Amino acid sequence: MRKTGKKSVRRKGGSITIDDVAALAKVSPMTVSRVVNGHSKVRDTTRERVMEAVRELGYIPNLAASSLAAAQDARIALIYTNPSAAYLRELLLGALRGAARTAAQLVIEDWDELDAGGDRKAARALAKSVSGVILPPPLCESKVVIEELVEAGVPVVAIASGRFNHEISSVRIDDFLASKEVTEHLIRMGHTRIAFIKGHPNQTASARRFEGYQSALKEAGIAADAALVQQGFFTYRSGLDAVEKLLSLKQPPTAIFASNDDMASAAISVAHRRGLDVPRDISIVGFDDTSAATTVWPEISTVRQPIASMADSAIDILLRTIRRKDTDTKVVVDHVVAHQLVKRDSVAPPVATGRKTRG
Amino acid sequence: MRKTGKKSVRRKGGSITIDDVAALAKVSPMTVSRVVNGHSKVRDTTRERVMEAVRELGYIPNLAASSLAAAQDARIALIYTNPSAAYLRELLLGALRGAARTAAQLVIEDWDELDAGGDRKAARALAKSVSGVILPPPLCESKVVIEELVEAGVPVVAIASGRFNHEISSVRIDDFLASKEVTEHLIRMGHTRIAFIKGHPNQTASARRFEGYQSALKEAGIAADAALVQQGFFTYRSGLDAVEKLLSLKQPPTAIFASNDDMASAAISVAHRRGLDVPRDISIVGFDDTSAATTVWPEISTVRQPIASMADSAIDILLRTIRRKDTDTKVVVDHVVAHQLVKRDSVAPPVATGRKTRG
DNA sequence: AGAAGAACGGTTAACGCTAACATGTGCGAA
DNA sequence: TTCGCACATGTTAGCGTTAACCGTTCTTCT
Repeated sequence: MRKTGKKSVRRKGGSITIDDVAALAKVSPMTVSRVVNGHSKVRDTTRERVMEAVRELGYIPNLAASSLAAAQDARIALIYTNPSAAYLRELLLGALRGAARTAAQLVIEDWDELDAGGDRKAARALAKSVSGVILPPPLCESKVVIEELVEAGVPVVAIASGRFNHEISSVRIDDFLASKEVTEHLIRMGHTRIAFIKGHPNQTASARRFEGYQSALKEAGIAADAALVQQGFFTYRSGLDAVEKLLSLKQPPTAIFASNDDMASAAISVAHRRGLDVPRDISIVGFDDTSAATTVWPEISTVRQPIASMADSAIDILLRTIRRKDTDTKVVVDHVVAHQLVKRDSVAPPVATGRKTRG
Repeated sequence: MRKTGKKSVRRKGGSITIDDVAALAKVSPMTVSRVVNGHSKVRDTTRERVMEAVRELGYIPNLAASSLAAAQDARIALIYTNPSAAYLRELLLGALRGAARTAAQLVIEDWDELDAGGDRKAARALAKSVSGVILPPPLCESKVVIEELVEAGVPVVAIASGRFNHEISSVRIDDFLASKEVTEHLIRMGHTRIAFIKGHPNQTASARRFEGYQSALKEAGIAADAALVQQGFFTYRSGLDAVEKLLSLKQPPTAIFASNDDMASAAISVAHRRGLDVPRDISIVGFDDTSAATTVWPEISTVRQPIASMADSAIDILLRTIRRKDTDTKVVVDHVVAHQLVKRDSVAPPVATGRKTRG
């Protein structure tokens, strides 16, 4: 009867607590806790009664309290550099959802402004203050950072890195397969001169995507043409340059597969500038399904990478690792999630005759 | 001596608590708390001693515990629709920072999928479960939502709404002034045929921006030309249409002022498609300084709206309101923050002669 | 010098929840 | 029928921090 006690000094008054629910359902607070958290066995009739009370009162557990009581107030850091807006947005949304779900304390840090060698120092400092770290690209490729964190015994999850590094856990899609599927899609449409714009060489995912492209071509019996492959750096600007080169070829491609959406939208821009219609004269596909893909016109066909739920999963993985602090066996998992081909308006079969058939 | 007590059953072990710091500094935990939170008066020598201990141990307060103890575990909701990536990213970043700083519990909700009338229901439900709400545009213009929340006595802060509504607090920039400054900047450069693309009519900020444009023209003695004003809807697509019309005019503008960056980047796209060089043949400015402004090439001059710190402030305002629950006087504040003109590469003086002087 | 008060810092009891242990209930096997 | 055991629920104590209250000690004024 905390509510009616007379010696209490501080009084909250406002929100509905687990005690209120317990009183209404005529059970102990502990039982309510069990029901709410889906723990242990509770008789169905009891569960129903509690749920009913929860619903009636609009009870929402106090995360601060449960995290405190459960002693699992893990502090998890999400570090980023190069904050591509769309990417970071998804990352934050997912991490936030995960943190809310598990009552983890989320710490967001921007390491863009670090000077040379600063990352090593920052990593060392970070290791002391958090119990887990989420590393999106390109940081998840940084040997230095990973080394420091691993050495300090802090569990790390890499998001969307191209390959599994046995040192740390990772959550990613199968870049190779996704890329292959995109290419196959273009081939099925009838394209044979398919250009590829590579991603930044400092990210392993770039290589995987390129390999997927090559593999699809090979399986379809299409000879690789080195002139159709351009180096890009994931930026719009780099896409512009790459596409200019591609479209200046004596025999230009009928389709361009850019390693990310920013470069794909640069491709659309260049194509338009040259009087080409997308997708009639040239098909364009991107990768990631960031907002860049739907901001431009026509909207870009791309591969959806579920960044938000990947971040969410990352938190789960970290928490699982952190909690089993007794067992000294290091747990490193590789979580590959499903990607999805998103077909929009930037892809069509090639026109058989020469191009430039504007209406 | 909690650490050495023998009756304790649960043991955390891991992290450093306020007690550790207190022990090292030879003061009571309460004093540490005071130092850490900058409360009350603590002798300088004591403060130093505590700070030293904090530094040495790398102590970081447990948010869960302090939020619980401070009984200010306000649950704050951030509701959004139309999640423009760049915008939401900033919003989340700022809100997160604010939440971490104040130990508030942040709840993010997406109301995009709501069916007709669903917002009223959602607002009513929300009012019961949170103690404060942050409303970015366009939701901050929704009479229905605001009405429900205000009626339920939940403090609300509107972010970036165009004008102050005395019902709820708001954090915003001076859209009128910012827009006027942009226009003046163009005029100073020598432009006189300045086109304007309006924003979505359901947002008051759109109107303010238009008024700022008009005001600058008037003060400069430039006659308003209705043909130079086009309706847009903040989307890339709508920008495309508006710019097509503008550039098809017998006497086209030498500068285009779009109400947001997405439409400005559409303007660049159309200009390029027509063989115009930006900024030589036509100057383009945007508004908001979202990532859209720097993704394209050339990068767009625009107005920086500090969304992140606005969201941060919003949390402060809410918390202040929530905490003083005793006084029944409703507190409604209007917080206008400074904007900033960001000059990039999309603006140049007009060429005196006819246009289309491509190199 | 003595009293009044300011400045400082310690004590206690919560905040809302849950792990671990304790107890109670019903059921089948002996 | 009685014991034992599994399952369902209650009890206790404590997670790390801070508000409110209460003693000190150091000033300062008369």
